[in-house]
Amino acid sequence: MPELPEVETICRGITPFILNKKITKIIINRTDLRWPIPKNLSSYLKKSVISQITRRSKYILLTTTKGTVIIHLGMSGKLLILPKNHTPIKHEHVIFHLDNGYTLSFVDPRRFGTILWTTNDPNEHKLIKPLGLEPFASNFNGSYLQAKAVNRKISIKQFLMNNSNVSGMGNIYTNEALFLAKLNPQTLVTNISAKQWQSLAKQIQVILNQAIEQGGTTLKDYRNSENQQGNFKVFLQVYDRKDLKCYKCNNIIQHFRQNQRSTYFCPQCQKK
DNA sequence: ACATTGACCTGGGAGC
DNA sequence: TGCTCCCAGGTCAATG
Repeated sequence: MPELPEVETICRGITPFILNKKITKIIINRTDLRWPIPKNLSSYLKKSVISQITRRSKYILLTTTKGTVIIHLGMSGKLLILPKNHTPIKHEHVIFHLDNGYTLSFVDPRRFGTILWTTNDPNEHKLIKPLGLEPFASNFNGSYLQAKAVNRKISIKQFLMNNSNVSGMGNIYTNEALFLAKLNPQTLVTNISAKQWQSLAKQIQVILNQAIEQGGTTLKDYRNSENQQGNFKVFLQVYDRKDLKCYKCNNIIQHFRQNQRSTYFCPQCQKK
């Protein structure tokens, strides 16, 4: 489900409710997610205070006085701020009780998400360490992308979907960024000019910024920490617009399956 | 080292 | 109504 803008929206949404709050209790209803949730998370973190909430790629990091919680939402994960005595929700796997009367609840029907814990530098964690630059990092630009693509024999779509190249991009915003940069999703990375890399880097930032402003994209499931939908769906240029007219040129948006994922593009605006 | 495929899950919608 | 099939905002491990 959530890509960078959605995860960023969730981070911003939960921060006022959990920053500097003490974790009084953690209830774990099931541990068998993408990676097993540590059973003793509660004993590790009880009475610790959340001192910082940060996003790294699609991960949410909760820095506490006793270690760092690493959260990934997978395809269907939500983090909800709820009153302490709320009625249980289906698929509510982990519930952090806080000393302000709220809970931070992790709800994830498909269980592709996870919650992990480390006392070491989270940037050294095996899931975090391989990640590429954040798109809003000061050294993120066309040259960075081009250097990452040297000698690679893959399409630009596949390249962007790999978070060790750029972190935070998923299927929606990859499709959208390629449209804005006028690049065909099947173009091989070796055939992209420096100027095109530069444009792509710029458009990645543009699309992500716009989506963050709108609180992300809700196709079906995505909800922010207050269980509200994101508003960016109506701004999508190609994603989920199969057989509809391109807003720029009126040609018909095409859809096909590329590396097991849905790809949408305008054959006129994004020629090979 | 890199590219591709399978696997992990639940739920919703289309088609019959 | 109900059954089957296909699809979905992700990504790691195994395989070539």
